[in-house]
Amino acid sequence: MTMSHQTGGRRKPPTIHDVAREAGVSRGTVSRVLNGGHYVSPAAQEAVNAAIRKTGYVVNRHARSLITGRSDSVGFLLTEPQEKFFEDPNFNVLLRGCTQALAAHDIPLLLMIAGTEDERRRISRYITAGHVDGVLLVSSHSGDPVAEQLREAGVPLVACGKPIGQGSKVSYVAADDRDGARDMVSHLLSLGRRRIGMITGPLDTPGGVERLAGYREVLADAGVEADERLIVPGDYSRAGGEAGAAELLSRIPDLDALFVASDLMAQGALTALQRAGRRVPEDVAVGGFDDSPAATAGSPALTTIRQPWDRISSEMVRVLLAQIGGEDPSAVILPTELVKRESA
Amino acid sequence: MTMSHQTGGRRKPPTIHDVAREAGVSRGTVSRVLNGGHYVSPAAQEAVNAAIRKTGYVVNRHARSLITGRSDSVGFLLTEPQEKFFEDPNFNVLLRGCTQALAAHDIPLLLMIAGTEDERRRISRYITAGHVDGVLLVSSHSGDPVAEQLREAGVPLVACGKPIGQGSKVSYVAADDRDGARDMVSHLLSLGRRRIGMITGPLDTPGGVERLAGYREVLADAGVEADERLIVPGDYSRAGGEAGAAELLSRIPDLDALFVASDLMAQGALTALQRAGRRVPEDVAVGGFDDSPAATAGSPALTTIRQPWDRISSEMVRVLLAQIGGEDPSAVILPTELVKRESA
DNA sequence: GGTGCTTCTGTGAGCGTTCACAGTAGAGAA
DNA sequence: TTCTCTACTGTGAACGCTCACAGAAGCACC
Repeated sequence: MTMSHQTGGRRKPPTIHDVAREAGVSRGTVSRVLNGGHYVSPAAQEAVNAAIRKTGYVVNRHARSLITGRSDSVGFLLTEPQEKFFEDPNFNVLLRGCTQALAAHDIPLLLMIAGTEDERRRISRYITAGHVDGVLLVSSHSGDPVAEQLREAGVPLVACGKPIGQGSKVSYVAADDRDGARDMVSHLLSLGRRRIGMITGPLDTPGGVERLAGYREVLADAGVEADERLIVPGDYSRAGGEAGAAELLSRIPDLDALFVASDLMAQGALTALQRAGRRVPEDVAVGGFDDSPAATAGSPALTTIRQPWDRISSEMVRVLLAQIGGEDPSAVILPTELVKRESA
Repeated sequence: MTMSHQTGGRRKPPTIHDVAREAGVSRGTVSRVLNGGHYVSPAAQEAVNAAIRKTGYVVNRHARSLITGRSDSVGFLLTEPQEKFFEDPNFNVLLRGCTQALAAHDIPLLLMIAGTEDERRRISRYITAGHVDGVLLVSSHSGDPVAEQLREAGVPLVACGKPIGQGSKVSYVAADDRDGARDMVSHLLSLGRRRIGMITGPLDTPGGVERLAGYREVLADAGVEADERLIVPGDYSRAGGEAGAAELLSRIPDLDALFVASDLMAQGALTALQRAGRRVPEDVAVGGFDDSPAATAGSPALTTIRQPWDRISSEMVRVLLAQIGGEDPSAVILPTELVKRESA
C-alpha cells in the first residue's frame, strides 16, 4: 500500500493532476508541496504526500524546465586530450565526487568531453543554448577557448584549479598548491636530504607555477643553494615523469630526493629511478602531489600531498549552484595534507 | 552575417516562432525542417535554414520532450564499487567512446554512478521515471539488482559484456572472450611455454568463465596435462593480480608463463613476479587481456588481447538507439586481436 | 463592524514545441 | 470542366508544469 505500482509495461505516468485529484486539492497546492512546501497547511501537505506515494508520481522535468527556464542539470566539461583522461585517475575521483555532490540536489551530470574540434563546437553550442544551467570545468591548461566562450556568454562556470588570466571573473576551487609544495619539500629536508630535484607541472598553469614557487621558497628559507639544474619541467603524464627523472639523474647523479608535482608523474619517476638502480627511499626519497589512486598503485607507495578531492568536488558543486542562483563568482582554496607512506 | 549574435548578457533565446516570422513561414514548416525536412519545398527549406542561422536559433529540448515523451538523452550507468572505477582505465575508454558515439546523434550522456544504496534507489527512480530514454550499463558483476529492475520496467538497456542469466531478454555487446583467450594461450604455447598459469576474471560472470574456458580448451587441444593448481581466481583488480601471481609462484615455482584475464591484474602480477626476482618475459611470459591503457603503463609493456573498445562503444550506442526505436534486444560479439609487445 | 494583516487555496494563462487535421495549389486524368 | 491525387503549408490543441493573481478564511486591532 505504500509502494508505487509496478506496471509491467509502458503506461502513461501519473501527472500532477492525478495527484491533485487523489489528494482532493488543486494542482497549485501539489506544486507548492513539491517545491518546498511553503504556504501549505499540514493537512494538505500530508494528503499530497500520501497521494504521491500512492500514485508513484514523479515530476516531469521537461514540463518544469519549460516554464522555469532552468534545466536542473549541469555539464561536466573535460577539455583534456583523451590520453590524459585515460591515464590519470584524478578525473575519475573528481567525476565520482561531483556526481555524488550533485545527486544530493537531484541534479544529473552531463558528461562532455571536448576532444575533436567538432566536439568543441557542438558542446559550446549545446551549453550556450541553455541546455545545462552551469558547467564544472576540468582542464589543466585552462586558457581553453571553449571555456573562454562560455565565460563570455555568461554561463555559470566553476573550474577545478585556478584558471589562467582573469582574476575574479571565473569561479574556481583549488587546493593550496604553494603550501602543499612547501610541506613536501620541508618534509624532504627534515629527512636530511639536500640535493632535492623537482619535476614541475605545466608552467603555463597557475597550479604548476605555484608548486614550483613553494619548492623554491622552502629551499631559500632553509639556506640551501639554488640550482636550476635541479628543476625539470613536466606535464602531469606518467611518461613525462619518467623522462624527467631520467634527465635529472643524468644531470645530478648524486640526487638524494625528488619532489614530483603529480603522483602520476611520480610513478613514472619511480620507474626511471628503479631502472637506474636507485633504491627508493634509501638512495632517493620521492614525494608526489595529489594523493590520487595512482599513489598507491605502484611500489613503493608514494608519500604525497593530499588534495582533498571530496571537498574539492563538493565545493565545486556548491559554488556552481550558488552562481546559478545568482551569486557572484568566487574562489575557494582548500588546505592540503602531507601523507607519509613508503617513498619518503 | 552568418554568425549568431553574440549577446553578452542573458537574453531570451529565439523560439521557433521567431524563426518562422523571419523566414515568412509557419511554425509547422519550421518544425518539419527541423525534423528531417519531409514535405517541405526547397524554397521554404532554404528560407528556414537561413532564418535559423540568422537568429541563432537552437531548439528547446524541454518543449520538444514534453510533447514527444522522449528525453533524447541516455544514461551511462556504472554499478561497480568506486575503487574499481578509480583504478581501471577501461571505464574511461568506454565512457569516452560512448560520449563520442552519442554526440554524432546529438544525444547527451548522463553519468550515473551507483555506489551507495541511496544512489541505487535514486538512480533507479530517475530512470524508470522516463528521464532518460535508455541506459548503457557497465558492471562486471551484472546480476545487478538495479539492472534487473530496469529490465523489468521495460527500459531499453544494453550491457557491456554478457550479463548473467536471461538469454535474449537484454541486449549486450561483448568481445569474443573465449576466442581471445584461445589466441593468447596458443601464443604462449608457441613460445615454447608449457607450465602456463592463469589468473581468471570473476567466475560469476560469463566473461570470466569464457576466458577460462578458452585457456582450458587450448591446453587440452595441445595435449598439455591439466593442472588445476595452475588456476587462481581473480577479480580484475591490480591487487588481485598481485596476490594471484604470488600464490601461483608459491604453488608452482617453475611456472614459465602466465595468462592474466585483465591488463590491470597483469600489472599487479608483473609487480609480484619482479618482486620474486623473475624476469619477464625471459623466466615468465605474461599475457594480459583488454588492451587497456594499463597495458602500456608499466614495464615491460604487456602483450595482450585487444578488445575493440571503439567498436564496442559504438555498437552499444547503436543497439541502444535501435532498441529505443522499438527493435528487439540483440547481442553483438566482436572479434579480438592479439597484440604482441614485450611481456610475451 | 470595518480594516488590515497573514496564511492558505484554486484558477487561468502560458512556457516552446509537435502533431493531427484542415486546407490550398497545381498537375494530371476522366 | 471537374475530379482526384500529391506536395506542401498553416492552425489549433495539446504536453505537464509553475507562476501570478485573486480570493477565502482566520485573527487582531482599532
